[in-house]
Amino acid sequence: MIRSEQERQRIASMEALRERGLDPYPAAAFDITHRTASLKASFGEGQKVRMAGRLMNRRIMGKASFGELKDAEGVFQLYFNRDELCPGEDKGLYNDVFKKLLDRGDFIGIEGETFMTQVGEPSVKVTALTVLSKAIRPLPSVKVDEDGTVHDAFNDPELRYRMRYVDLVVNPHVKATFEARSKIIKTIRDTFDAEGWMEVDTPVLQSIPGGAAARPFTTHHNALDIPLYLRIANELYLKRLIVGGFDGVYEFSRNFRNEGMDRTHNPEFTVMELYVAYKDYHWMMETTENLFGHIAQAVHGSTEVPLGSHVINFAPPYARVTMRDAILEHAGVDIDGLDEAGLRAACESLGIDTDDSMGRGKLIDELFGEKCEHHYIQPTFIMDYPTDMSPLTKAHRDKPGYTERFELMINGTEVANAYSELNDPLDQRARFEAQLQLSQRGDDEAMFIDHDFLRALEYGMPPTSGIGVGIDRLVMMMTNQTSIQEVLFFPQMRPEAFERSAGHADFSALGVPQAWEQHLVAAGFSTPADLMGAKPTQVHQRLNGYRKKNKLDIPALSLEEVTAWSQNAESPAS
RNA sequence: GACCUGGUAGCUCAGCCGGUUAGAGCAUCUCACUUUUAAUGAGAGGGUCCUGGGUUCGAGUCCCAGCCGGGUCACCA
Repeated sequence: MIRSEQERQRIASMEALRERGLDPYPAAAFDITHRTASLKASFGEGQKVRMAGRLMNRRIMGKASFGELKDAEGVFQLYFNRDELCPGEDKGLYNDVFKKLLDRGDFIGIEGETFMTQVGEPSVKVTALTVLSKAIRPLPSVKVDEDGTVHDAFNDPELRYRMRYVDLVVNPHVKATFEARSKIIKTIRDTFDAEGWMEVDTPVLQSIPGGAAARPFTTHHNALDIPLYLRIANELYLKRLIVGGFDGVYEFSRNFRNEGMDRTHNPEFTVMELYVAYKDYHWMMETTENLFGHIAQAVHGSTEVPLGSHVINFAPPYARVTMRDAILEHAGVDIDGLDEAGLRAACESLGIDTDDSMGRGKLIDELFGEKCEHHYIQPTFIMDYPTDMSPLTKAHRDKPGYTERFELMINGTEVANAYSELNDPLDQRARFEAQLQLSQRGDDEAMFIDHDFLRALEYGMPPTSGIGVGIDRLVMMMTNQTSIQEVLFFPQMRPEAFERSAGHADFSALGVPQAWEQHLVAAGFSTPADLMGAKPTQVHQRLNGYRKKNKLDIPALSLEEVTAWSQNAESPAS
């Protein structure tokens, strides 16, 4: 493969370390006594410490040097003094290993003693140095000046997402976002566990992709010879567990939907679903607002969270607005008195495109999405959705045509979706059949019928309230990010095209000398076919040009040799 | 899927109306330097200008196609 100049230098340094008897990748554990940030927090002079991390940002000044040790917590300044690091006659560890053979980004282990420099920077005077892992590629050289301005930031989104490991090393704010994500999930888990609800695992591979309406990813099980789908939701499985007798179950469910990708959608995403028996959606609203208040406190130490140009106040209680009132207020339409034709006319008059596959529920959803959704910046529960857009939700206790469902809107986006769960098995069967009709009408996202789920309901499910919280979107809101890619370690990307190098035998079969094989790919001939596709004179010139440019210490090729390769290809040696 | 926009050194970016050997800062290498912190001073090396065609005496620059991103919109219970 093609190595940059800096990479070649680092590989040479690695080999030089070996020649000195220093293993650049030692196997032994390196036990530490301190980490950077906590040492800084409890700093006192004269402490003996053993630490490990990446060597960053070296400043060499002759017989003394400064550098930074970067570990999982942060950075801490190291002071290397030639005569303290090498008290004897041999100054090689400082002059050669530290100054010449180590590079920015290498992992080292050090022993030393804490002290304060003249300018007041807590530091460790290093008395022993161990190479722990040599880095072959140079990290981007991000620097921050006195004013906090970042110079040469590593900020190309493509490179950052494709090489998140580099992003995390050089961009502390990126690391902080993912630490917040972890804290959010832990807060939810701790809160639910304290209530006695049980974390469960349900199938990711499902033969019926139920619980939501979306296009699934399809795969195939060879032994059973059946199609299987990656789950689009886990809802129906958690309800089966409520039937089975658990009072409260929850799961952080990685869901997969084979749809578009953008700032708020990734093909795989995480939803936390919770189901609690003997509760209704009013109870769930209180539970949700209390939970979100706790999460904001855990992440920010406050219920006020900055988000773009707004400050979101997560302190309960949140406003509760019915779907009907929301549309009445922002679109001036009273959905109560309108049938499907009336709604379609109302949508058209407001400039909302409709088509014949849209039923009453879908039309109301369009009205809300177009005219209302973006108004709800502060956390707001939108309640009581029409029956035909909520096939898994219990009918409203006193409003015919509506269900006991709410969505939590924050910053104009849906963050959670919850119901008083439908537990009437005959009603559920009728709702599924209505979905089937929608699907026949052309709505390709209407739900499949899950007969085993219906059977479970027929055995009896207690009244239950359930919620799904979009964890990725919640993390975006809690960390002031506008893109889902910023809260996923490895967002989906089109696969990167790496140059495929041919196997060793492929080129040698043509009679290419061993010394040349490793250079063919670098010179632009990835495969034997590439080599044969070019004229021998062209190959000859390109390879010898490459040899000269890279000062290769191997004999130049003659045109006869190169011509012979093509002949070998045409009539392979027996 | 449509439109807009970008791809030049390890990183961040300049590069004019198409014209000599493609530049800068940081990073790297060499030398100097024992409390610096965007260390400093002197010098050097480093390029498939995303790929492939085309126009031209001449293309990083113009045109076409493609690849890979980003943005806006559409789609998305």
